[in-house]
Amino acid sequence: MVETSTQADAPAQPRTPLNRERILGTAVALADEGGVDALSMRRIAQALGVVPMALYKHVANKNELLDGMIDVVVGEIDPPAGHADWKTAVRRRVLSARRMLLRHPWAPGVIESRTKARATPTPAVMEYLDSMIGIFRSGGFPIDLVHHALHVMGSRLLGFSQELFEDTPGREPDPDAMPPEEMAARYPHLTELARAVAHDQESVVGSGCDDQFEFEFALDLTLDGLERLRLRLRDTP
Amino acid sequence: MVETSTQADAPAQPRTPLNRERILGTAVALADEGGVDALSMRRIAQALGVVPMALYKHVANKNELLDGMIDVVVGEIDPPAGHADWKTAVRRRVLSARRMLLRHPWAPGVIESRTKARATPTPAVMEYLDSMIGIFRSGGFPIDLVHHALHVMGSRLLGFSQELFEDTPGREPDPDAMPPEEMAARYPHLTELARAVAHDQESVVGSGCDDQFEFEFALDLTLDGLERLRLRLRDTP
DNA sequence: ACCTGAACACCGTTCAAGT
DNA sequence: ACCTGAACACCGTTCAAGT
Repeated sequence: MVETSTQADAPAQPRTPLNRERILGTAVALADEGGVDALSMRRIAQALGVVPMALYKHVANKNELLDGMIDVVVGEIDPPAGHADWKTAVRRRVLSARRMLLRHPWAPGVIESRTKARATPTPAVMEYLDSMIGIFRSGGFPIDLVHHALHVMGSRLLGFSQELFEDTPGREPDPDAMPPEEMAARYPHLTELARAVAHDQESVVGSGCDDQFEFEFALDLTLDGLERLRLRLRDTP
Repeated sequence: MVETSTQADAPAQPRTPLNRERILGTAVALADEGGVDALSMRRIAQALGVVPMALYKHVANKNELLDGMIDVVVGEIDPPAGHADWKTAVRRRVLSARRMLLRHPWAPGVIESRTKARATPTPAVMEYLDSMIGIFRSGGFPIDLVHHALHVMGSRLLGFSQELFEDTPGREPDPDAMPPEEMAARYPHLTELARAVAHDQESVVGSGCDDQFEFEFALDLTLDGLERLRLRLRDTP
């Protein structure tokens, strides 16, 4: 059933050599079709017509493969439109992210679980968030309000809701983590936000934000919006 | 916390007989400790000091066990406070749900994936949503606005964001599904909502709501709230 | 009629034998 | 030095042998 490069019924086999890109593309397609539960190293290999072990020369393990899949699909989100007002720009970008998530329904779950397992979101997610923060900043939002805004947007940003930058107390620093100066250069808006939040939280141990406060802030903004809507609808029926 | 039967050679006496409740309690505790990935039938059995196959007399399979775990933790959410205004009542209930989710971080993912796999959410989830709709209705929300409100609340209701009642076109009706009249008696508010939505969508095939419209409605309400906040902050610094 | 150990078909990954 | 088949330690669930 699994055709090897024998001369029998299969044509000349390695016309397209295996590489990371092809592996990720096949993995994304398989997850789109059958969900992430049906995705296995063995199945990817089978779809590519190679032996399972061949994958391990291009991806370290399955987790690293999932990280690569995340960056593939997040890379499909349209870049920000340069010259629109902040609300239009955010709206377009979020709707583009939603279209991506409709194509790849497995993505929110994978992004969430991988972000929880890693110390930091994957590079493409970082870039997406950084440019989203940039839109708010250009639109005149003070940095603290941008922080609230991200929590308010919540699951509408990437389809899930858990906090992306959660403090995990018992975690030793990653030996090959990105040095702070490179971080600041690559993700200037995220860095600015992180510094502002850390400053606000000076008294608290750790640099995480006050999740309870942010949750209630977003909840109350939502409830106030609904109350305003209810009153408007009642007064103008 | 989780007791293992220590001695293999000691004659095992069933001091506490196995039942569904004990199995679910142990499963929830194991998931709380090690996450849902570390949860296996074999491990639950080991924690209870029984052979894996013994579980299958009380739960049909692992999916049914996950459904039971959902109902256990959703049952931990405080019931609605009877005599508060709608905003206070919703706020309290959602904050109670959040406390539950902090105790059981695996719950959103399991609820979401099981709801997707089943035709309908589990009974406890149905009851939670029904009573939440009831709060809005008592607070003077027209039924259509309640529908929007649930979409706006989104992930804040149960920690995840995908639609709970998604149309899955190719699904044969469950033979032992609840009859409509029992449905209407058990979940009156949900039924009212479903009827209103179906009426609005008369022209469209299927009874699902317009997800794209609801997404944009919620997104715009959020963005408007943020803009109002920005202006207020700018004018009163 | 009941209980359960062995077995089946999977999985990610290691490892050493073969080239 | 490379490649890869076999093996390991898991998994959910079936099934038939033993009681």
